[in-house]
Amino acid sequence: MPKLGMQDVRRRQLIEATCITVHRYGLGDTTVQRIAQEAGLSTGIVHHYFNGKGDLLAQTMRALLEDLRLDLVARLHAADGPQARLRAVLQANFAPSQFQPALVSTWLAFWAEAPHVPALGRLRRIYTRRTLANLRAPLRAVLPADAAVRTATSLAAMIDGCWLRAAQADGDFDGAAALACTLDHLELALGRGAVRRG
Amino acid sequence: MPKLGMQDVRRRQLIEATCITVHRYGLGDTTVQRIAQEAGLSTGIVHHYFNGKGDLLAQTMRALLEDLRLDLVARLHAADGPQARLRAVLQANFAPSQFQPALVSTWLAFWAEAPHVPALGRLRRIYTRRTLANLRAPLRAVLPADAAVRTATSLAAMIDGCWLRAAQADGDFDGAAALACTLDHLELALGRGAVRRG
Amino acid sequence: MPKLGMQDVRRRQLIEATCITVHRYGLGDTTVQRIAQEAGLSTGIVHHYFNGKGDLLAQTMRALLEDLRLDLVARLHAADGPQARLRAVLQANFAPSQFQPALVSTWLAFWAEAPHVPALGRLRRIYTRRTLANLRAPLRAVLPADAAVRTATSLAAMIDGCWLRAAQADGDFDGAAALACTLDHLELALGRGAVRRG
Amino acid sequence: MPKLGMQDVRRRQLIEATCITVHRYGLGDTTVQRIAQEAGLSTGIVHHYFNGKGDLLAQTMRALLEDLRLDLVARLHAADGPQARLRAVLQANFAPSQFQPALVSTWLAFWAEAPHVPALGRLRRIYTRRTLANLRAPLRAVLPADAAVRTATSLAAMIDGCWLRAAQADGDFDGAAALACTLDHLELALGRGAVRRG
DNA sequence: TATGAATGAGGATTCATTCAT
DNA sequence: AATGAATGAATCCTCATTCAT
Repeated sequence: MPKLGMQDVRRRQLIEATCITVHRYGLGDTTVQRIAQEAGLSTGIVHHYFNGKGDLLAQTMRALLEDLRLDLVARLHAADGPQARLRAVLQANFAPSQFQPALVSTWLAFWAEAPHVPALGRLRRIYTRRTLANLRAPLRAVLPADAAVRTATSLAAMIDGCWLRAAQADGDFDGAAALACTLDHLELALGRGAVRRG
Repeated sequence: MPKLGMQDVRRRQLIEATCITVHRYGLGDTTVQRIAQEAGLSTGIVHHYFNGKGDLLAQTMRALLEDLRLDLVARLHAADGPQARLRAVLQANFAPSQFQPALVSTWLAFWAEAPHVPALGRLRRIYTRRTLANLRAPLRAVLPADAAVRTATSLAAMIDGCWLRAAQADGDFDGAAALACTLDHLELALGRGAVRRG
Repeated sequence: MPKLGMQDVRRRQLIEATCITVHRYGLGDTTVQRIAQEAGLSTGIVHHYFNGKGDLLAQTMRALLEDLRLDLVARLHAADGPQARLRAVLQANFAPSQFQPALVSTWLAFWAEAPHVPALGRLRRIYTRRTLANLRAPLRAVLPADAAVRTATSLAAMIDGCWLRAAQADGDFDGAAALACTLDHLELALGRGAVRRG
Repeated sequence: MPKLGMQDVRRRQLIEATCITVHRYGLGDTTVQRIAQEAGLSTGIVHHYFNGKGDLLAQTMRALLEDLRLDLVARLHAADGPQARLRAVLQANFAPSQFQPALVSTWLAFWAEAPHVPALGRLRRIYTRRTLANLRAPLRAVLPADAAVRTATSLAAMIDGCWLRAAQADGDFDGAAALACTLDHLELALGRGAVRRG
């Protein structure tokens, strides 16, 4: 009787080890052996559960985005009204569960690689579109159409900029700071909308 | 006697070739041979003018930041008043000379590598501090102290986020879009300052 | 599960291949690839079992000295009395098992490298001290103190000189010749001791 | 008017630089550039005055042996009688002018390389034959034929062994020690001859 | 004569991947 | 399912040699 779900266990094990390894050594110095060692497994195992290193990396990025998505969906579900939904988007992005050094680091590494690796590029585009959509929808409820689009774009840019900044581990920019920064921008943008509406 | 003054010529040649190569293949697939080939030189020459690949990469990033700095200094020199200076900072960041695909791509690759390479990390910190300082100074002239600091931080994040976005080559985000996005945010922030002041 | 216990087999295989390669091409033209080829293995394997080429070379020298030591220990164990022990030292040095062209050649190459490679220098010093100690002890039993020391020194020098000579592959100097040469010197020195004692 | 003898000046300059470089870095880490730098010249110069690196090395060894030969010839010329000639051979080998660390080091490096480089092998054989001849001739005057041959061989071995030992820079074996060691052996051998003759 | 820039072959080493066990 | 030994292509780097100046 084979252990049930062993496949999933191993896959998660390796994906988590990948995040830690990328965070610690950088993507360029992330080797299959280091990942396996971090996971406490042998090097050969990676090819049992993934189609090679590239696949493992892509699956890792997919897992990161999926975790973010699940968190966001839960928050949106609990949010009432456009402003609450907007805050939910920002909170999901900078919640402690997502905004850990190892994850932010990995995220940046994948972003830099995305233009050169189709599989990563696809994931990146999905994320970008999703984020913009998640911002535009509630913004349209409270702002004129063009302002909604522009605000979604600038908020999205600021979100990514905060991740970028946080990935540098200067220690002066954590999730709380990022949330404050983006919420402040949101408030400003909504204020303008209110004025224009009023 | 061999040709004199080739040092600068070759170094610039190789640095430019590095940008193009990183843009085209990604940092992970940027090899000394590819750089040399792009420059129309032999592989050995790289070690004649730089202390190996790592040094060439660091010098390339330094050159990028230096070019940006020089452009910015020129614009600041011509700017009159705090608002003009703020616009100068944004314009320098998104001017066509700086905001080309190959350069943006390279910039992102270095940013992702910076946490793992001391030489790159130093350059990144210099840039970060400089950008914040260049934003804070004029902002302090038109906003209350705490608002100036917060606005500088959020503007800086948005600038980096725009670079990040542009590096993805989706073709829907160029320098003009980035400039519009950040100028819009600046206007909002200044508007608030004016209200509070008034 | 992969084969167990290959470590020792492979290490010996590579060390022996190193001796042959150094003998055939000289240390300067001994490449990892040639060693691997001689061993019938791939180049990568060397770094699997040794910490690079330098380590393999050092381990090879260590193995040579260890083999010599083991042979000597066995002979000393069987030797009865100072003169037998002295002969044992010489016989061990020039026994066919130690005094083969490939080994002598390798030995000389390492000796020349020893002043420039700490790991080899250490091994060389161990050998030198050991040889002197092994000669002095029995000599002290049959000669005055100062004569014992002087004789040990000159015998050691002659031993090394014989190796040096044999490494040249002129074909006119084999283990038997070396043994005769050094035994002759020993007899002379002992003769003097006897006279002086008498 | 070209400088007279510039050729010889440069050649000696480079040969001396070669000795120093080999002594300092070992033959394996002796590069044309290092030699040129030590000589205060450019790398290209080596190919003006020598047929490449190999030729420079061979010429360096030749120069070493030639210096030794000239010194020996002078001493033999001044020597009166077989015993004086024998002492002259030993003194020439261990005179301060020959027995310097840099020279001994270089000598050993060449010895190790000789079996693999025809040009060096030839020089080594010339030296070996010459030394044996220089020892045998006077020994034949004071010893029976077979003893003369055997003593020449063992003295030659001891001489080489002393060089080998001295090349290790343990600091406990200089020219004086080597001379004492070999003179002691000579005295012993001659003593036997005398006894047998008497 | 002399330089040192430039070349490119060859070296050690790394690493994703395969496969016998 | 799992291991880790083994491979060999690919990378960075060194260095003897050439050559325009």
